[in-house]
Amino acid sequence: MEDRSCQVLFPCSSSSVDHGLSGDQAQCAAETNTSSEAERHKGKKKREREPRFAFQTRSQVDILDDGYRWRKYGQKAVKNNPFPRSYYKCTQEGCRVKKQVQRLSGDEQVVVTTYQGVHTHPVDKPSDNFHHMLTQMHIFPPF
DNA sequence: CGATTTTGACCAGCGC
DNA sequence: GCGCTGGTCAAAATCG
Repeated sequence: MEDRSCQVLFPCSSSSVDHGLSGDQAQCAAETNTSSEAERHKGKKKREREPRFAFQTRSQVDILDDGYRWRKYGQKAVKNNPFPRSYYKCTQEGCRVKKQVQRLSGDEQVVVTTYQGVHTHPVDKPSDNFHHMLTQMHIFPPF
């Protein structure tokens, strides 16, 4: 299904690209965005800081099979990106993990996958090195 | 028949 | 206050 040539370029690090990668940068910026969050930390519902993990892979298919079941719940086109961004949700009951997938503008071979939340259940499909790689890369930045 | 995808509309947050 | 962008939901359509 998916290519095994999925190589991680870099985790959610500081993107130095201003134009063309506004989407990716926006994701990272949202995590470090403290101005609005710190301002609203009182009164309303507190926004739980769900860990975000973004990485890029080189694959010909948008949907990377990580062993989990995902249900697509939306698709929006981002600015400066000819390719639309897809929104997926884990179908596991109780597992409110979300995932976003989008391609890089200009480089359709590069797919940016952003995971939001943590899986509380094991993989539904074993024997998958991809998931193993993800688990190994479970990074939770101190935001 | 059920689960999932698809597309449009709606809403919220931020910038100006 | 309005407009823009991004994110989510919902109903219909489609696939298996």
